[in-house]
Amino acid sequence: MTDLTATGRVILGMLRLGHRTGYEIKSVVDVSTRHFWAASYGQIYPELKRLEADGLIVGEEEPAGGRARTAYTLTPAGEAALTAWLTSADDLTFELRDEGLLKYFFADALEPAQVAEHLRAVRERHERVLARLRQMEAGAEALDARHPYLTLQFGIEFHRWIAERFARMEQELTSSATPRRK
Amino acid sequence: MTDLTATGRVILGMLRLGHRTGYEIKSVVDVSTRHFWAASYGQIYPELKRLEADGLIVGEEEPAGGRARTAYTLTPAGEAALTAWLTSADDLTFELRDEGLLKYFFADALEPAQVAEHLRAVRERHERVLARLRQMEAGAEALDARHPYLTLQFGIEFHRWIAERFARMEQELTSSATPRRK
DNA sequence: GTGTGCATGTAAGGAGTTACATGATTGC
DNA sequence: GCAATCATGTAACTCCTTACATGCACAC
Repeated sequence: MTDLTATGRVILGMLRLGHRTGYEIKSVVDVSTRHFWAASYGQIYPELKRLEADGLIVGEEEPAGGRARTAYTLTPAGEAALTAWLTSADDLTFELRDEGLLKYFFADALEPAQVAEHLRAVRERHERVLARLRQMEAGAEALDARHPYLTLQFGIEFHRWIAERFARMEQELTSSATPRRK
Repeated sequence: MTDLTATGRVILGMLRLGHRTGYEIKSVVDVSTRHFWAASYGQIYPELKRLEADGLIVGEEEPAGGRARTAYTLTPAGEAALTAWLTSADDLTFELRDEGLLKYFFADALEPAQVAEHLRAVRERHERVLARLRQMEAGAEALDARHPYLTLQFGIEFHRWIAERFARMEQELTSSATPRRK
């Protein structure tokens, strides 16, 4: 029994929330964990085969009309593997790759007006994410689990904090650096 | 002239802060941008060759004793490429991969006490990052550029916010879910 | 009958990490 | 003399994304 891969974890977790096809798993990921844990078809389908071969999930043929369709369910071994991962004390991956911060780090090469423009762009990026997360609220409340909703609330406050932090930096910069007319 | 790769951007930016070897670039990255933009030798050395072939940087042989050593400097074309990237309006990469949030998302599978334990683990993770960032403050102030220091301040407040947010979640959970003795 | 959504998959390629190999220098 | 640090590089590997291929079903 090999260790659960990154994608394997999301799949087991998603299947615990309900019986699903690969396609549905991807759809749910896209409107829920995508902002902190993405997955693509190129990972999901091969991983479903592997998890089934390891006995952690079972697929059932459920054709919809004439269309082939395989929906998966957790096995007891799969439930156990999920719980083992959820309760393990291993280091938790935290990876951030933020080009906005990287540019800001190098912003000494720019004019104050250009820095202000950049800060505005970063703030707007997070405001756009915020808008998308807010649209997901209804869907998250509909799921019959509390934590997806609580996680979304975290995401909303997280991006709001960032947007406000950049707004403050922008204000401080423009109030001190704007050349006065007159 | 191919587009600047992700690693190429850091390298140009770092060289603008001073004449450096590949080894030094890696050292600086490790104590400055690593928390939002990492780079390894396996990327840096090949990328230095490519940037030199493209005329964006020039390497000078500067042996230290009998030890071979090549330090690089930006060319005017390299400065221009850096500024072009810094001022471009392209979408800014923002990628987050957070196993702590992923586990929390699936925490409906856990007992309240296990959720509390997980929240504690996440909070401690960010407290550890915070401690490391604070140790970098002296070094960042020493650099003769303002923005590396301002970026570090952002990072400190960012991880502090996350740690506090998780502490709050922990408190709310334990105050409502702890079985009362007596 | 046409576009959109459901559904499954693969191939190619890019980006990045880890581990290894090599060797000189410096400080204790 | 030995360990840590400086310094350069490569090979193998993993992970992930993108693009493509295929085909059914349903709504308009």
